[in-house]
Amino acid sequence: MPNIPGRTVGRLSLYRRILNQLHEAGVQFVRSHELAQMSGTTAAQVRKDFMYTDYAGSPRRGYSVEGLLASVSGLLDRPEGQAAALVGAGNLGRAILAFFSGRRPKLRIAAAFDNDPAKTGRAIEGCPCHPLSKMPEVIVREGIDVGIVATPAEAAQDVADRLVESGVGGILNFAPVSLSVPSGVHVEDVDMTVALEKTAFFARQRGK
Amino acid sequence: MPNIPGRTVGRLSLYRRILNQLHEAGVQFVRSHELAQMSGTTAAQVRKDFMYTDYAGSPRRGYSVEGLLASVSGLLDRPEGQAAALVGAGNLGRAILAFFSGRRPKLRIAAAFDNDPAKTGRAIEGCPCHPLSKMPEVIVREGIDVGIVATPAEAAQDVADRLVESGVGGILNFAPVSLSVPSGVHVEDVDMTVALEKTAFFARQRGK
DNA sequence: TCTTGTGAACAAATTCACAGCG
DNA sequence: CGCTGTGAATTTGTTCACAAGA
Repeated sequence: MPNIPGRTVGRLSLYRRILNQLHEAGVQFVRSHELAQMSGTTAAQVRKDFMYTDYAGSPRRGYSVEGLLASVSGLLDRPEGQAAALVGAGNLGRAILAFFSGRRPKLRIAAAFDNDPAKTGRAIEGCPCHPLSKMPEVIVREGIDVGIVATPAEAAQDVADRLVESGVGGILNFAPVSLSVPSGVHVEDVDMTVALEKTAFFARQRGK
Repeated sequence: MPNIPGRTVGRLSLYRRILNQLHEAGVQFVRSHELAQMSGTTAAQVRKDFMYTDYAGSPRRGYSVEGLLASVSGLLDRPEGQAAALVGAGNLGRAILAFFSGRRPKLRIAAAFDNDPAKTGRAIEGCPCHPLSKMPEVIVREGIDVGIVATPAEAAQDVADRLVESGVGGILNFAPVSLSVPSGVHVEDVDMTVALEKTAFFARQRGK
């Protein structure tokens, strides 16, 4: 499948979550407008997004939940699975570990890293925590290709550099800085400060 | 200033962070291409974004850091300040409280809510935590107009409904569900699962 | 009939390119 | 000159609208 836009990948991930819920609830078929409503988008958008999939719905009945789920997962998951590493086991890092622990079978956080000796050498939220110096070794050994940066802003660029050197292909960045990485490495920013300020800004636009 | 697009508001928040750092470092002037580089965008984009501001840079020297900062802040902040409430004092909620505590003078988290009696009646990360039943009262009293949802997915819609009923104008949603709210209320989603799956997807597109 | 799949129309966002100014 | 401010061009993303199928 050639060059799926980032927005579409995001929505596919969202649809998959919903399809999983429907599947667990025993639902067999679903229409584009239903998915649209559940995911906060439009029916046309849903159908366009599924064009990146090889899966075809059937007129009148809609999409088979099971079939679509398999098809979307085929697109999103690497069949052999993927592993991620979290760097920074502070408040936020631990929350992230807890949030993801055991959720996605095909995408697990296989290691955590921190410089504080009190945190290393044991498991945090079920995930083994190593000192940063072990990063290259562990990343290669575990076949990790995604890094999650949850360090203070000052440390983030350095950590990103090391992740990239160790061979990671994508970084999920929670630190409030824009990372610079070689082209070919994907950076996805989750900027909570920006998100909060945006919310606050639009919260007071009401009625104006 | 009429209808600033969400993307632009996000970038303005980003520029402000950078301007603050420059200001603290004693830098007086900055060019659009420098800001572009520091924020991961383009010079033309930076200049377009500043058109929503009344501030004018000067040819040859660029923008005065102090002047721009004041102008951007005038756009993003409500002069009297704004207050937010966090709902859900679990792992993630506490990390959010710690992350924001005392950062923005014009935007503070004034209250937290949780249903667990072990968490209420005291301060968490310096923020007073109340039972959910107190929500309407506290929100009105504190003049809160932004809600932050950090509850499990199952509780999120109910919490959102109550926040809206209590008069909140914007919700920052960390729960992995799409909230439905009356039009006029702004919802900003921070979906960590989607973000991680996007990162993983693009991490393995390298060289392909 | 009610739905999908999709080209065409439209809208939004970004980038280009250049006039104007110190 | 080297910069900003901005209309125009372009690209990207979304929505419309309708043929085709069960």
